Amino acid sequence: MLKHAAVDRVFRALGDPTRRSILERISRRPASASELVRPMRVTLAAVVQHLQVLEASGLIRTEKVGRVRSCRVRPEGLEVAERWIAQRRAAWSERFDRPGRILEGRS
Amino acid sequence: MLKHAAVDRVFRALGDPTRRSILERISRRPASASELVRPMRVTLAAVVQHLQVLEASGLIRTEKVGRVRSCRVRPEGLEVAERWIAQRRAAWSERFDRPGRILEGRS
DNA sequence: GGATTTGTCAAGTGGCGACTTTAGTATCGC
DNA sequence: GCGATACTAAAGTCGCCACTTGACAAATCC
Repeated sequence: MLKHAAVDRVFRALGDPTRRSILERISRRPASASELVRPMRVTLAAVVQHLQVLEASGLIRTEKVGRVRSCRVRPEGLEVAERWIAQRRAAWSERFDRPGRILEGRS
Repeated sequence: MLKHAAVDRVFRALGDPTRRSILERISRRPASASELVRPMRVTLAAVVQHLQVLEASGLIRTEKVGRVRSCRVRPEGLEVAERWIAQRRAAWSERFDRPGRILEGRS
């Protein structure tokens, strides 16, 4: 059923380049917050804030062991986005695939 | 190759609920700006601004005929998002599908 | 032609979001 | 224990973004 707010969080999360680059990084392999900062030119604090956004959106999962917080991708998180897109495609193609109905016109 | 800025524009565009509802509406059938305002509780000016964002991101195509600007979905626009997601999935599953390599560790 | 509909343009407002700095807390290595 | 590492929490700054208002332009309708 695709909850409005969930879709919102996911797409908003994906709308930031820093967050996407975090996702790109940890979809290859999990990483800690400080490992993630290294190649970037933002503060650790900024990265942690991004991690919070990503986790709230369901796109990543983090776990603190000892003093290090390790972050890994949550592949199911992307399904929210994928499903929304799939629904748009479905609605769009429905206009053409309907036998016995004319393209234009209502319904 | 998925240009950084293009991905940005698409996901940012999708990150707004009003814009998504515009997309949902016109993926069923094209509509004019004023038709789009009707069910919403924002100004026409706001809707037009959203349309500009959507068009700049490649998600819709608009065409002005007479005094009415009609908006239709541009299905290729979504491919940018789909490809980015697909690449994440690919990178993620690569960690497991690789025969002869151990899960953890570098490379 | 005159009123209405449909959209455009420009400017202003308010809030949120990305980021920083500063200060503090736990954990690890020696 | 001590220093360094790895975060956490709180506060402040700044710019952008969604939205409004108001004035204007151009089709369309009668």
